[in-house]
Amino acid sequence: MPSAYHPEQIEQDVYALWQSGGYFRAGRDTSKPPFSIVLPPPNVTGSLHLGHAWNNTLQDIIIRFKRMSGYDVLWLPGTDHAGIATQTRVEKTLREEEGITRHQLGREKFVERVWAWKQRYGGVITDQIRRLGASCDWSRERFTMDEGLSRTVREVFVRLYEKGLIYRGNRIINWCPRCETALSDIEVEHREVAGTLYRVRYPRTDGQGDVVVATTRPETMFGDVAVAVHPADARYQALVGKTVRLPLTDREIPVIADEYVDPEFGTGCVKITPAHDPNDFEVGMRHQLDMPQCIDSEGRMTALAGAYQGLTREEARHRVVEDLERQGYLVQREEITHAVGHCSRCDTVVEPLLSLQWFVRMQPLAEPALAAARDGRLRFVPERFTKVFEHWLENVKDWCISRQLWWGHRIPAWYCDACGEITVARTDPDRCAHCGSDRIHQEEDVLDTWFSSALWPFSTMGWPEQTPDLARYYPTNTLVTGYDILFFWVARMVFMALEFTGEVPFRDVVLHGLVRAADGRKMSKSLGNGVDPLDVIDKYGADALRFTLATGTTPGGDQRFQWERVEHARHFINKIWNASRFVLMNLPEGFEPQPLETLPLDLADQWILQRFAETVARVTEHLERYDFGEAGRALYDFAWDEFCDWYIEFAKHPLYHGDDQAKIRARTVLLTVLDGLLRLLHPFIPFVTERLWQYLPVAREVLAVQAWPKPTYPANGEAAVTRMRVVMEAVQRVRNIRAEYGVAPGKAITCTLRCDDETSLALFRETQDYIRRLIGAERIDLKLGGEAPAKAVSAVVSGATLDVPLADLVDLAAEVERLRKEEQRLVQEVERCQKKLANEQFVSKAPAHIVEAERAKLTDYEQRLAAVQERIRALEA
RNA sequence: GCGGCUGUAGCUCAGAGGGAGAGCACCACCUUGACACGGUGGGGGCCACAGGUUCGAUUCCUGUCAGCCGCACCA
Repeated sequence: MPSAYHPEQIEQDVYALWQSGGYFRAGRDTSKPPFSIVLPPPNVTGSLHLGHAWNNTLQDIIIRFKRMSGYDVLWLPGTDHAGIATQTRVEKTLREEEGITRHQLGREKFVERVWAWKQRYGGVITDQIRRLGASCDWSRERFTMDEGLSRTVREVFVRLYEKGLIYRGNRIINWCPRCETALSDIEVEHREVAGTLYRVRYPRTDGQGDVVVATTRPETMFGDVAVAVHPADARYQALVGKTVRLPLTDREIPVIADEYVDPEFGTGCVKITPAHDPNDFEVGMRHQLDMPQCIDSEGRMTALAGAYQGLTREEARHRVVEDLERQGYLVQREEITHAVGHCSRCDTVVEPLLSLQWFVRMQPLAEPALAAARDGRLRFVPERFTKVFEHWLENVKDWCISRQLWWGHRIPAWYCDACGEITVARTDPDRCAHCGSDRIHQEEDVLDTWFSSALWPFSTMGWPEQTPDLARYYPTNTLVTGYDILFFWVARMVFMALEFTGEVPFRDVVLHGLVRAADGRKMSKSLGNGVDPLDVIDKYGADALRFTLATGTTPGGDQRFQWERVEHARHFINKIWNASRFVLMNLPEGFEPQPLETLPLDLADQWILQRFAETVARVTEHLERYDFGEAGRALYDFAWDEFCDWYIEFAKHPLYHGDDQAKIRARTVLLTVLDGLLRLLHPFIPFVTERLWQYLPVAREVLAVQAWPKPTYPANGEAAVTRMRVVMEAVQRVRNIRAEYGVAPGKAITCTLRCDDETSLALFRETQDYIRRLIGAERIDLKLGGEAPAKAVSAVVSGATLDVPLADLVDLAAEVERLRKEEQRLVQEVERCQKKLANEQFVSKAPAHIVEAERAKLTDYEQRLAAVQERIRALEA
């Protein structure tokens, strides 16, 4: 075994070992209770980023924990076809490599190309997930465009349509002129940007002056069909019903009254452009106004804009403002900041556009989802997300599901050229269901990618077929995902599942945040501050990355990525490696551990076994609550501080100087704790723990399927912890003396241990071999009471005083000074305890064990204070 | 406007109703028979501010200030 851990040498082999044994396959033992998670499917064309790495690490921790805890686990992986992203990607390749557009290629050929791309690159991200160590059941891998999943999508669409929950309608939608497709509300990111509020004069046709409207989008004026004022606005009441002339055109439009207008804002007069503004659209509907479109799907001005036709929105705005100004219509410019919608995919300014699209009627679907959140069938971790979830569903608008793309599930609707009716069917029809005509053609649009993602928990298990997997593993137990897709994905899965399976798709929703750059900013391509998880794995190993991400987890929170933390995680793993090496080096060939209860455990053994049992309990509890950070930190502390720094050091005495029985005892305890520790650590750092565990004499099969430890408390464990605390303090005190007096580490000292009573004497007699080794003493003189030796430096602990004779090194004045400080500290402690105990309220109202503990502390401090004071007197005499 | 999060050591962040923690950084010492990716010792914090609840608050409640994030509106 090398003296340092080299992840690159083992990770691939270990993963292959797991794979070849089929240990990740669900259903290996169906007598166990099932536990299932579906992996949030990453974009098939994407590559792993730190967010995925985090998300996958957390899921794998749960999955491995549950697998070891006796569940038949299913972790179902897969990828998402990611409509816009994938299409854009392939279009880019076509453009760069062949200089052609998708239109030149035609729909069918283009879609073939996308499939070819998927075949070639679709495995990249799943391979990266494997490198992380994810224990997915790859035999059940799915893709949202698979035949089976496509059938689910189709079935769902048809049923929703038949139920009247899907409709086609002319609505204002968010349109991305660059992607040339509709977007749903949540695909639009609103950002505050600097803009200008223009005040424009619209002359009254009766010659009685003007109406001044305020607008940030003067270029939409060609789509104006009215000017609206508030019905109660005294300034304008006389105006309602009059008409005004639209500048730069020869059109006249009416002034109408509508409550939507805020009299306080701008001039209190609003131009109404129903085809290009959602609010204006509502006004238009109420007043049955025309809805002419002055901007087209590429973001250019239409013929309606007259001389401005063909200009982009931006160019048109510029020119319109210029012309308005030149002709005296522009009254004022005001610099303002306002929120503008941007395409979440490409960042282009979104154009609200009146357009014929397909929608899902949300209200009937939202109600059951809300109920599930409210009555606790769905449980969010952390809990505060429940409110966010509910709030969104309470205010949700109909979901625009049609996308003007070629890559995706094509909407199964056919239009009849004869009667104009729509046929929606499970199998491709060849005639119109209404008139029987064969002159039908299929809808060109595809479905929003989130439509198929929304079905993921049950589509992947074969719904609508009643498959064995669906029966056994659905509903799933837990979903782990980032809070950023709570609405996009989680909410939609919930209402779809409730509608089609009658059950919530998962019980627990565990949400985590974002991985940010070290300075706290988001990682982004434009900032160039992204970190590739594969680079991290190459440098430090997958386990180090996993441990970093897991211990950096705080429920529902973001975390910053820092290389130093990864480095530190690797140090920790290296520590585990070397602790294991130590244990293994001290096990003779063919060593067989004895049952612990048959061995005469000493105090150190009882102590570490007790602490280990407590750690098992804590880690298990934290994992049950999905508190990954706390679980990881608890393991870190136990492994490094208690097992490595103390117990292994203790164990060296019996191992090197003990008799056979002492050796067997130490070896057994070391092996027991190491075995258990590797099990506890396995969900966090699976590669190295698997590798190490394989070396253990107790190894059979693989660690990945071994049993999760149960807390086994040794006899007298709690007492051992209390007693060992004193021993460890004694060691630390003497080490401190050595350091303060500059005693060379190699130089042996002697030490007198004066005990206050028999109890204390027994404790130190029992542990003096350990203490001697750890303080570098050649001899310890144990006594009951008595005087300190001459020229000694002293440390007082509970029940005893340690005196270290240091001859000439001792400066009496300095030593008195040192003891005075200690005295002062103890006086403060004594006073604090006394004050507390003197408070009758405290004594009568605080829990008995707290009061009792306080009394015990007081006694201890008083004794120690007396000992220190006595020592000072002796030195001063 | 509505909702939420955060404020703790120089930095990054845990924590919990009964004596302030970790890592990094810093200082000193150390190749001690697992590990220098290590060991030992050490310095460093009115736990943002003000009230309240409580025998006891850094922890719970309210408010203030500061930073951040959602959602809605913004002609």
